[in-house]
Amino acid sequence: MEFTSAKVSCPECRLADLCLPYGLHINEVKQLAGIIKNKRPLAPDEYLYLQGDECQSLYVVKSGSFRSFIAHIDGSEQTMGFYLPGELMGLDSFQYGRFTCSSIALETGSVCDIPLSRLNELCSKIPGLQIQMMRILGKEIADDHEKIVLLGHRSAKEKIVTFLLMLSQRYGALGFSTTEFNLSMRRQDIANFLGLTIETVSRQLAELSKQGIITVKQRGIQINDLNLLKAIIEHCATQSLVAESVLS
Amino acid sequence: MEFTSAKVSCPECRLADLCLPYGLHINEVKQLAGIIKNKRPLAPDEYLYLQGDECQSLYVVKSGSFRSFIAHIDGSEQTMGFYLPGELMGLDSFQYGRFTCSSIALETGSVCDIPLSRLNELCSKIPGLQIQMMRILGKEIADDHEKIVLLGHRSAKEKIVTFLLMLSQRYGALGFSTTEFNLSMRRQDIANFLGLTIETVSRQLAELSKQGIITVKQRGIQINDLNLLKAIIEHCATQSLVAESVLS
DNA sequence: CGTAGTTTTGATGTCAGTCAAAATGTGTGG
DNA sequence: CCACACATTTTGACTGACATCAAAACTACG
Repeated sequence: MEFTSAKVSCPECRLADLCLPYGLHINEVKQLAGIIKNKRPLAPDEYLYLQGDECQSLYVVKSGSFRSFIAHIDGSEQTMGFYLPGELMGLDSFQYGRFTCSSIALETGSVCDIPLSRLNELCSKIPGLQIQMMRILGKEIADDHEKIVLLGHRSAKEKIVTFLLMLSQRYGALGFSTTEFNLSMRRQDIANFLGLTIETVSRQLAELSKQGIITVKQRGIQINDLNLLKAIIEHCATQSLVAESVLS
Repeated sequence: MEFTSAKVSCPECRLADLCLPYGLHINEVKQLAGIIKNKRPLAPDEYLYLQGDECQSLYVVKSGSFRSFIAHIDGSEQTMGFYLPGELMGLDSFQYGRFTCSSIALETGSVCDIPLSRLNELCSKIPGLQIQMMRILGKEIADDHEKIVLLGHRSAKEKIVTFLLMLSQRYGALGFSTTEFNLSMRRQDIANFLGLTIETVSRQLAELSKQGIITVKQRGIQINDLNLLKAIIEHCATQSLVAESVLS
């Protein structure tokens, strides 16, 4: 997914508001841009980093998309997440300073390389950056909790629908269509991510397609009725802010 | 679970090394202790905080144990985690400043109340505390990833065994027996946490018991053969540091 | 004791996994 | 541009693990 040139720096980057610079003053953004190293483009199936590697940098997707996964000694693997432009990779390494996942490019792409040592320096100089880091870590945790709920308590159909809606929403945030997009991952990756088999993914997509709710053309997805799709998982919505009145 | 008096302050607290003060100098620990408010004990089934509430403090379990969960509009809920002494609750709120889970006491317990505003001040003064916060957030993320793998790719038996081993390990870290402990949560909570039904939990425990690997007496669990238990899930171990030699 | 809550046990049903093969797509070299 | 090989996706038939439904056994607490 092409979005912004590999050479663009933070102050001019269209992704800035979705990324680390959000909420910073322009001169602070410039300081941040000063520590960022642009990496040469990655080819499809090229590793960005390997599970177990020492983490010296965080990476933000600039263009393309990535898949992170954990490998097990028996050869099996679990896909932990997909990353679109503006999203930060490597936060899983903060506990011991080593990546707990591997990250691999799903298509040709590029990333911003943010050296951790210099990011830490900058965080102690710029309070707003510190706060933004905390927010991003909080978002990572909240997103992971959503995945836990998804995997623990949803049917195959609900998993697929949630997956499509998650992508739709993220593409929308990037300014793309929320109803028409191409999947950059294989069915196998989707299945593994959702704790399903490829056959089940295929069948569920076929069924949604037969009902006319979506149109599937290989990797191409078109959502014909967004509300109908949301209705399938509406009962899953969290109680959130209505909680007070119910529980107290 | 009784561990340390509700009134003990950080420098004297037996949990210090498992908690925020880890790695700090003694005078830094004293500063930290200065901002902590001790809360009155909580009764079983008493809420510590509610999903949607504004998060003004983080909480560390001092004694007892807690369960966090997300409620859905259809009345169902998902248990997100269990918290033992020394463990930090509330990190899920960092994105928007509101709790995404509710937290409830499983038994009589007490917590340390750490006001966020004062913690932030202290973090900018004490670099080591800042680093420790990052490590704790990293651990939260890594732990959540483990849960994602557990829920996405494990059989009922593997889920139960992993659950028991996780508890065993955490009790061990607290200085308690790794082979004999009481579950503070109901079967329903375990089932919900693991994405299973109580009947399945009951049957799996019964089977492990029949095989002589564990002994179950209501809430009391005794692990008779820790290695046999670990063997059931050994193939799940992550490749981790051997990854380099395999993949490169 | 007696009632309510929790856990266990048993019988049956179903959703998603497994196995197998066909269909479709993708890339490479002639 | 086509032909062939290989990878990916779809479809179908069958199986099995876990859920569901139902009832009994156990525990706790007034």
